[in-house]
Amino acid sequence: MMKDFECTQESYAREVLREKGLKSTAQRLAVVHILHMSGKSLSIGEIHCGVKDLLGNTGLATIYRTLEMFEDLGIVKRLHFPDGGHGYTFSQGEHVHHMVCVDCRGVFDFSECPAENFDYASVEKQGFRMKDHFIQLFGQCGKCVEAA
Amino acid sequence: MMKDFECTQESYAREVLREKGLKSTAQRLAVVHILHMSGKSLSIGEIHCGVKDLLGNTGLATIYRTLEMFEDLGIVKRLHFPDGGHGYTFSQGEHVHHMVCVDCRGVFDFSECPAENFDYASVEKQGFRMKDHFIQLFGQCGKCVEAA
DNA sequence: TATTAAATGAGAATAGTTTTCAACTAATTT
DNA sequence: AAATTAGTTGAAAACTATTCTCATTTAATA
Repeated sequence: MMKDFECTQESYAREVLREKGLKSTAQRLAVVHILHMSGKSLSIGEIHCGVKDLLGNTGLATIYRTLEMFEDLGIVKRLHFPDGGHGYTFSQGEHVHHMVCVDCRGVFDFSECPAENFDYASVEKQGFRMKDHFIQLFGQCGKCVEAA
Repeated sequence: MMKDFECTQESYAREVLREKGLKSTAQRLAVVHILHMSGKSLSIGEIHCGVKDLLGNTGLATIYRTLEMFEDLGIVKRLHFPDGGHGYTFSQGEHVHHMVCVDCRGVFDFSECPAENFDYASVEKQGFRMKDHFIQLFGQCGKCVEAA
């Protein structure tokens, strides 16, 4: 389906889906494609529009279902904006953090974890069992700084 | 109006409101009271119920308005849960981070910032201008570990 | 190519949030 | 203490976001 020449991201998604016995549908690959191409985080609505541009009519429910599944599979990450909105960005399951431009919502990954050397002893002393952490940096990207 | 004996949190909120020329209504102080008493993060619905218990009928819109305002004023912080839900917790504007129990949604503050010693040079090299960061640790608190 | 389990689209249903506006109230002034 | 006034509230409507249902379609496999 879709295309003959696929980028690594699409192959990666195909592979993850196949391993779980899930289908690589045109809609799912289109979501990957759009997220990958955009270079920034996209809202549900933006993703929906993008998929419709690629495939013609596509149900919004499919986008919701796909993104939820992709998040579980580690194919996308959901970002939380200060205003309560959400953005989605492609991910290959690595432990990366995100620097988000609050103006254009561009996403810039960085793999060094700011909390890498943090001593969790004080936290764990209280019996707390750490599972995960979520770090997001907010600011303005170079372009938006200039434009302002 | 409300109570004769106020805790520091309520006085703090009164003060912040007064400075901005905003009114210290029973509804607003009730929100502070509930957040402070609960010792964990609360959802909008839980806060609404709590305020209704204290004051009798209270509009849900007021809760939304109050929390939005309080967030702007730094009186509450909004937490983002992995499932997309939100929780609110009292704050006095200090720079603290939160450890959140994914089971009971209890919130445990810690003032040491995990990212304190992180070198943002690589980020800033790309022209990114940092404004803020958001860090949240997820896990299970001692009680929920035992209960499981 | 036939089979089958998974996925989709459409729209209804539900949940979450914001807006509007007349009535009300905290804080200030007289 | 009463009058003033600007900010605030409740209620319902309006709007937005998300999930569900089910008949139809499709990817993967045999």
